[in-house]
Amino acid sequence: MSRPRDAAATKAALLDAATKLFGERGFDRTTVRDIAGLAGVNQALLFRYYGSKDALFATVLATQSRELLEDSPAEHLLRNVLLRIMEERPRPEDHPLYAVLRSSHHDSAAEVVRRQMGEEYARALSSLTDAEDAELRADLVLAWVVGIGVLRGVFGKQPLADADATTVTALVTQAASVLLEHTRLG
Amino acid sequence: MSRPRDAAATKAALLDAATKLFGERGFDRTTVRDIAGLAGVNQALLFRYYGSKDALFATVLATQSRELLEDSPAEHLLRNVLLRIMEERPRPEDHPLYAVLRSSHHDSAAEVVRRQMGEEYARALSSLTDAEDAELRADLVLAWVVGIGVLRGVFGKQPLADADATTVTALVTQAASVLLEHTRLG
DNA sequence: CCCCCATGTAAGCATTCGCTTACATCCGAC
DNA sequence: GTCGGATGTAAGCGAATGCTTACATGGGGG
Repeated sequence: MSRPRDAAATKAALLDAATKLFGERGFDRTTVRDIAGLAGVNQALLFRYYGSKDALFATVLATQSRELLEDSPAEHLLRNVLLRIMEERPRPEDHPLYAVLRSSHHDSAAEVVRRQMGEEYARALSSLTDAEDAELRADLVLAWVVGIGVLRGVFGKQPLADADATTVTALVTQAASVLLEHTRLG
Repeated sequence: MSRPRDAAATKAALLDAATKLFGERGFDRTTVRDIAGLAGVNQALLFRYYGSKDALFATVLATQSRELLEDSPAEHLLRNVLLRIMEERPRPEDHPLYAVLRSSHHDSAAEVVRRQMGEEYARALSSLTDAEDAELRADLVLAWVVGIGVLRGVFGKQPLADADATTVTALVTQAASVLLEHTRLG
């Protein structure tokens, strides 16, 4: 009367359950009993295989962030990212942003997102303008994308949450172009 | 050997301490003992005057957002909120956004207050345009504010985190005016 | 003066949490 | 076959948390 003796499958089940629950509820409101329960695994095994709840959380973040970003040409980055966030309905909890936002106290969590956002999104966006404060402008556009994701995925704010993706994309790119347009010819 | 018998002052001290701690740590990582300790008040009084930790959190959110909404006409709401959020030394007690972002609260009194806050802000912003999709546009501007708060307060993203408040405010209001301007004469 | 209730205090209760321990059971190596 | 480590299970421990209760006390009204 016990689950199949398969350590790898047990570890994977725990990681999957943790990924889902941390993303939905955040770190604090997810208990090790919840994770083990969803995984169908005795909770003592969580500690045998991952050491602690903290370490499991770090593993979740590391695993997720590795799969996060794929390259997009800079000119289409904003549009592509927006469309993805707007269409991410089916499994929004997969985006590491949600786990991190709901667990903002966690140093390693904020660190992961900070590094990725800084080195990928913002740099690509900043190449779209030649203004002196290009990086700040890129941060502001990035903030917009993040904010839209938060209002939709975390708060469920209407009418934004159910708005048409192309409409939103058009409005945002139109307004953001004020910040990202090239002022000098190039 | 007891504090002065002044119920109003005690309630205010509790509210101030709660506002600060909820903003810094979020709901879950703030304990009623922390709040009472910072306020210099016996923790039983917290329950006597506010009923529960949940109700106190809701009171904090309601109080903060009411203050900000009341003394900001719609035309200046975006600017004032941005200036607060981008203040040089981030003081989490200055804006309820930080408390909300650090607290992933569902099914509670605070959830209701949070939804009300979002709708009040959005309604004020949507009054600034006569476009057909005014509410969606307002949501997008609200999302921008939220995203800036996330990047700055939660993730500490540079250069945004240490950017000059007036510069950020100018850039954002300029771009947002594309969404919120009156298209028809009125 | 004295009563009484608003205010403040101290202690603890019930629950939940992360984590540990002690033990059962399976399976491959020899 | 049997031995031993790997895997799974059941139970509970100590600490922390939200909240309650029982009591002390001070100050204003009769």
